Amino acid sequence: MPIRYFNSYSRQLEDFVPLEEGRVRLYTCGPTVYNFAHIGNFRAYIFEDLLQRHLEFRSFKVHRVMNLTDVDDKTIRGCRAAGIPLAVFTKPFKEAFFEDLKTLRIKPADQYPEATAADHIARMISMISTLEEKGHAYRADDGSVYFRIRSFPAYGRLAHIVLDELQAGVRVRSDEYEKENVGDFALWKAWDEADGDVGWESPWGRGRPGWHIECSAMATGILGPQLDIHCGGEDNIFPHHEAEIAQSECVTGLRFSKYWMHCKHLQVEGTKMAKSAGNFFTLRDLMDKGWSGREVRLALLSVKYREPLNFTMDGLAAARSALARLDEWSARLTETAGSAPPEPVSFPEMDAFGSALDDDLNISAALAAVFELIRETNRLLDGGNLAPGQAKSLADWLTGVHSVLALEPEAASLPAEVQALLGLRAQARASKDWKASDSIRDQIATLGWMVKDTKDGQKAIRL
RNA sequence: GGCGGGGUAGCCAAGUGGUAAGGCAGAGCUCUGCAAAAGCUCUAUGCGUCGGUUCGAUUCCGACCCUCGCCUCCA
Repeated sequence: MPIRYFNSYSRQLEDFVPLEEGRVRLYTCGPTVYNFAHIGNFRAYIFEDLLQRHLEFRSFKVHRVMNLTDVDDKTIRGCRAAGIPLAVFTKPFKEAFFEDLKTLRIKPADQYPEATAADHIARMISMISTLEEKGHAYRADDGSVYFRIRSFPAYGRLAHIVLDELQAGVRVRSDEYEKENVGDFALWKAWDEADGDVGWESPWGRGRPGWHIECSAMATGILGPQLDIHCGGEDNIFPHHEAEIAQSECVTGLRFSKYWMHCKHLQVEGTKMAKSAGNFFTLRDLMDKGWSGREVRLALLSVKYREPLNFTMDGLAAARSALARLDEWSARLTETAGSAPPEPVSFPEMDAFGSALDDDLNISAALAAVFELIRETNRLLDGGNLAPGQAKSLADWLTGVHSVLALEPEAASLPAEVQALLGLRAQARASKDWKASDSIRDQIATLGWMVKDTKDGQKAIRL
């Protein structure tokens, strides 16, 4: 069965066929580094991570680029308020972002271009010049350069917006009278006092790039004029991605991206996430509450990207329990397998996992396949009906699954102190000294490990 | 107002024109010195409401209700 993804552009499921066989050029819109990213941002990044890992699972070579927007209204406002240079203001947020990605086990992109890098600014200026030459851009009275949306007939096709129906919304500044059309967007913003010392010289004077041109310049600059897949959150569809298409295609004359994939927003406890509602979380907020990156990852991963996700504390707790079940199974397989060589096993769920993902990243169905297999093979293990070699094969399969899900347990080595106490406890138990046994168990618990007595002896698990 | 998602068991959530995956929670059982953990088993005559099409609809069509998102720099 071919891989199918839902293309936002056609609004249909389409077979995935990259421009170049076996290779995928993937561009994903990254964060604006004026603050710590919140879990809504991370839902998008985890979806993109799943996409990349799934493609790699299916043997594609993925070249992924994620941009960092480190100059815009908010970053400028932030650095001005703090009275520090822009780069100094954004640096800690960039660092925090990369830490968070690591915590959530999001595979690093191949490149993280920054909007303020000199070569990217140069490319943006060059693209804007080309647009101006071709009549797609014009300079307004305020010195800014705008994209003329009337010059690109396909404008609105991605978002399915009809130009004539575009009305001035509440967020359109009514004083932007210098634009030809209310929908024209800034390619280059002329410097004004609020920008402080943020600005670059250009053919249009000092100023800074518009948001949309950043992505067009960095995407085409690094990946070439045509991308296979461009991703982002659903809110990016309009105007951001619509603008990117217009700018890029007017410069290159080629279709910008073959596929567009957008993930839905999440809600928190059933309502829109908002600071004012008190249900706004950064990853750090959740870590402070004692949740692990792996738990947050599963909670954000477990719902299909095209469905709204209801993020709840119950959901995190459910993720924690589900992971415990998964870990237990994994440990059981490893133990049963011993050093046996793999032996063929065949369960329909093993293929179902990948097939579910092939079907537009149906993660819920993929996880269901994993858990069905867990129950089925646990039954066999309970009855002693799973050969070591078969367990080995299943463990190998699970390794492949984790190359996509990245939910394997943290490697935790047993501290020598706990190891020693376990030895003492084993002796106490051999002589049926239950009091000593229980007391040592409590002692081990204070070190953060839980002792389980199984038919095969003691086992310590990280609390 | 325009465009587009959702509404499936206590919670989260797949899915299909032929009679409901999976996870969590709950109950029972097994194992066990006790405990904990774990494992197994069970749990929706029902899929927002009302109509229609059909031998048969949760799945298709229509209307309505609720909810969420976008409508010019928010993932």
